[in-house]
Parts: sequence; structure tokens; C-alpha cells
Amino acid sequence: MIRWSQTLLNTLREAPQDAEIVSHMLMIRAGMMRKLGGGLYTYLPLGMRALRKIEAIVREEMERAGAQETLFPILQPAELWKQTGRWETMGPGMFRVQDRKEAWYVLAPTAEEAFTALAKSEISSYRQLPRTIFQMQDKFRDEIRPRFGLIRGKEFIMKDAYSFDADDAGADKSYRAMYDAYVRIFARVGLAAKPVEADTGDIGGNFSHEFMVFAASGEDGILDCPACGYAANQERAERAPAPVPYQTEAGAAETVATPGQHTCEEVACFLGRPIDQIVKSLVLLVGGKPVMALVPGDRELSETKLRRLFGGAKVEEAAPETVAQVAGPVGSIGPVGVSIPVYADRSLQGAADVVVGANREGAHLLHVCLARDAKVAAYEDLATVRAGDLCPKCGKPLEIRRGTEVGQCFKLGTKYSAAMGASFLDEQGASKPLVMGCYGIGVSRTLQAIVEQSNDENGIIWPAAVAPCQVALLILDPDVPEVVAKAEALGAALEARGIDVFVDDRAERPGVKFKDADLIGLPIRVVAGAKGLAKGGFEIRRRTERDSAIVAPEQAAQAISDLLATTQK
RNA sequence: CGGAGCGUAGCGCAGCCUGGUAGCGCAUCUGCUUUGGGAGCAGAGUGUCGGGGGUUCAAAUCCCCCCGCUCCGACCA
Repeated sequence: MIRWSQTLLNTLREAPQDAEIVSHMLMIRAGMMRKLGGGLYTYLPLGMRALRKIEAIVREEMERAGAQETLFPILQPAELWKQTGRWETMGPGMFRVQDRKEAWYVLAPTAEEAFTALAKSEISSYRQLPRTIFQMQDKFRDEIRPRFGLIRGKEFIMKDAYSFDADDAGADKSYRAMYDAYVRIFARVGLAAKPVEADTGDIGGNFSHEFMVFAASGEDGILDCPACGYAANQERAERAPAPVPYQTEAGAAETVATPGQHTCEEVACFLGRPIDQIVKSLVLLVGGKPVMALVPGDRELSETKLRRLFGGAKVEEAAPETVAQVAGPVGSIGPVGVSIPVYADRSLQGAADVVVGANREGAHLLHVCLARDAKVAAYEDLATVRAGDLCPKCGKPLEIRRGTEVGQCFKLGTKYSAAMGASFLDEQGASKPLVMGCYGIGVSRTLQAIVEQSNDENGIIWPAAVAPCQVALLILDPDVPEVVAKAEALGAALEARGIDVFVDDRAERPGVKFKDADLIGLPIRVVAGAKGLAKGGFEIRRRTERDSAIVAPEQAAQAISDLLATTQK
């Protein structure tokens, strides 16, 4: 039994000034956590209890899926990270520190290197495969912009698991086991998380799913097919091919003056043509070399897709000077006559009457036929998919939703094992690199995502499985001995049934206790007051209900137990 | 890293333009009254005004530098 009078817990009437989203505001107001610095949060006793419950569920499901828990150092030698090149590629995203001998270390932002190093030293035979190991550990990332409380912090708690297999088929099985465990974990913590196809980002590898929680405040766009269930991160979502417009040639290309018109919208408007007839030309540096990308004027280029096309090379926007050098002034460039490689979105294949920049200030070209007038190296999927585009799986229109990522699975292949020489001997005695997968859950982020998804105007509504306690017991008359005695007896009876009880035993007015109970949001509220007891017993209700039931003291423990069993999640 | 804003009591903020006694609400403490949805009255405590430098008889206020935080953008699990 936890007593408020003995707990470090203060609720706030006013929202903190820096809380942008409801879950952040509620976590602070309800006294679950406090900010120590930008992107750095302290878990207070109540928040800590919820966190521990999530961790316990994650552990259980990991072990059920055959994974074994370990614990790696957070502080890791730079050499480890240099072996895979991530000392450079993750670069400023990592916290790096030096010891007194000026040797460099990394505060681990993830742990592929360390786990691979362990596998290298411990696994030498196919007889030891497969293995999946995990840890629940603080991670550090020097986020450019920490925000939304626990959603994006500089320090956070992550469960990271790594699988090691002898071959691809085995790796697929390990991946599937983790994927299934993730589905169970998010269901158990009361979170509606949907697996979506995702990009592999800095982690690398060739295949990935993100587990996304839909929320208006989400930082990612997700294309979702209500018809067949296809879902993918906007960075990499595909669409079914649509008929390519403007396939009929309309004569030779012709220069037209477009003074001061730079964006596709301006040019379309100025020329009185539909915007999708304008072709957007962009110069990017791919692995340091300039490349031109073409997408329809009403579309955005997906830099992620371009990066995938080039095997994960770094893609960045070219500086205006570079653009001017290889094509023309920004806002007036086009593919005609340029000598850098040109890649066009698939939807432009066959386009025979479009408008492009003339590579001269204030001029565009009409009636351009890409096949005739430009040298296009390849037509690839480069444009960002948007709502209304057709599902690549079933052809029905896609919807777009916002989401927050709470977990991600990656098929890594041999990226890390090959780089670090983590190999084993197969049945024939041949040395092969381990085939790996890695699997992360943002545990602290999950905590806040639950609150983001489950609240009302009065406060948090904790799912029973992760609530700091299952029952809030409000003693309205702490100076009436009979009320206190009955409440204490009920608390003890509940504890005996394994139900966590949080007792509000403060000398506060009833209204304050009701407000705070709603704010903190435990699943069941039990009121012990002189008035209620005079009417026959305790007043019991779910956090989500308006009306209470009066239950006689001797039946109360059973009634609460029953109510909990039927409370959703 | 580019743009913008903010930094004054534990929290939320006013005061700054036009230099001169540091204030309000919430919270905290004391007393009385109250007591079923964030009580009322009376009283009390609480500040390196983010830091440093400058101007001035005098700086929270004006000027310069630095630091921190937040938002938008770019970027990113």
C-alpha cells in the first residue's frame, strides 16, 4: 500500500510552460516525472512504478520469445565504433567523452557493435545458433532538438535485442519471433501500435518494420491502407503505378520567359498550366557527387528513397552555388543539357509534354519530351507518397496519419558481423559471417505514448497492466477513525489479493482528492467517506465511468477484483 | 546549423518601452471558519531579476559578450 502522505508526489494545477503535447503535460502535472534539463527527465515514484510494469512485460515477452537478458556498459570504447564506420557516420548524433588519458569513448546510442563483439568472442560454431540476446539499458543520443518530454530525449530507456543466425532463413525466423513478441508487448501494455514498413536509417540492413502509435502529435507520417492493412512510413511508402499524363508530344521544346517565377506553383500559375505538368528538378549531393532528381511539380522528393537507390549513401541538398555550377540558378533549373546524372520518378516515364527550367534565370522550356530532350539515367520510385495515392498492394486509396515510433525491427544481414569479423564455422567447416537482426523498443517513450493515447480532459487513464497502482483509495475523512479503519482493512484485503493500492490519506478537502485522482488516472477509484459508508459502503467506479456503485465493506475487495478483471487492458 | 522568442520566488507570469521602494496568481507555513468535484478570511516566509562586463549618482530596466531553455525550419530511432 502506498500512502500519499508518505510519497514524494506533487500534482500541479497549471501546465508547465514547455509542455507541447498532452502526454508531456499530464506526466508533469500528475507528478510522474520532472525535467532536469533539456531532453532529460527524472522519473518520480509513481512514474517509476508504471515504467517498471512496462519493463516487466517487455522482459517476460522477450524471454518467452527465447531471448536472454544481458547488460552491456553504456560507456563504450571509440575503437568499437570505428570498426563499423559509425564513429563517422553517426558522428555528432553520439555523445563522446574522453578519459584522463584522453582516450575517446561513446555513450552508447544503440549497441550493435558491442553485441556483435560479444558474439564474435563467444559464438564460433553453427551448433551455438541461433541466439537472441537483449538488454534494457539507458541510451544516449545528442538529439538536434529534444522535445515532447520522453518522446524525444537525450537520454532514454531502450530495450535492445540482437539475433544471430547461421543463414537468412534462420534470421527470418528470429525476426518473426521478435516481431510477434512486439505485437504481444504493445497489446499487453494497452497500446494500439501498428507495424509499418520502414526505412533502415543509420542502423542499416535491408528490411525493417516500425511499430507506430497513431497520434496527432506524431513526428512521422504513415501511409495506411484501410482496405488491406498495408502501412508504411512516408519516407519509404510506395504507390501503385498511375497512368502517366502528358504522353503526347506537342512539338519541339520551346523557351518561354518566366520572369521572377521560381517555385513550381508560381510557374504553373504564370503559364496557366496544371501543376503536375511542371517537372520539379532538384540537385542533391549523393555521397558528395551532384545528381539531379526529377519529380512531378506537385510532389516532394523522398531523400530516403534516393538514398536507398544509392545503397545508403549520404544524401544532402546541394548548395545554391553548386546548383548554379552544374545546372543553373536555383528555381530555374531543368534536366535538358546538364551533364550530371539525372534520375526521374517513375511517374515521369513517358512524359512527352512537360515544363522544365531552362537553366537560365527567368526562363522555362515548354513541350519538353524527357526521352527526346534529356538524358535520364533511370526512372525510379523517388517521389513521396501522399494521401489519396493508390495502395501498392491492393490499389485502393491510401490515407495518411501521424504516428510515433515505439519500436523497430531490423534485418541487418551481415553488415556488422562482416565489418567486425564475427563469423562461425558451418557444418562443412566453412567460416561464415553471422546473420543478424536487431530489435528496439523505446521503453520510456512507450510510457509516455500510453498516456498520449489514453487520457481525457481530467487527466491520465492508465491501462490496468501498467498503471502505477490498480486502485486509488480516497479516504475523504481521515480524522474519522471508523472511516480510516474500514479503509485500512479494505487496503489490506486488496493487497492480500495482489492488487496495488494507492491511498490518498492527506488532510485535503474531498474536491481536491477527486481532482487529483482523475489526474493521476488509476483504473479503479474507491471512495471511503463517512457519507458513503452511511449509505451502505464504499463507492467504487472505474476511472472511465461517471457513476459509482456502493458496495458493502465486506464485499468490496471481491467487487474491486471483479471490476479489475473486466476493465479493458 | 539557419530563423524567432524567452530567462524575474518552488510553478505560471507582470514589471523593462520611458532607469530610482521587486510585484501578482498558484503552491508553502501559522491561525480561525469551512469540508462529497481544485474553499474563505487574516497573517507569514520566500529572490545571486540566467552569468559577466559596460554606461550612469543610480540598472530587472539601456549597451556589449556569454550561457541556458523553448518554438519554427533543416536533420533525425
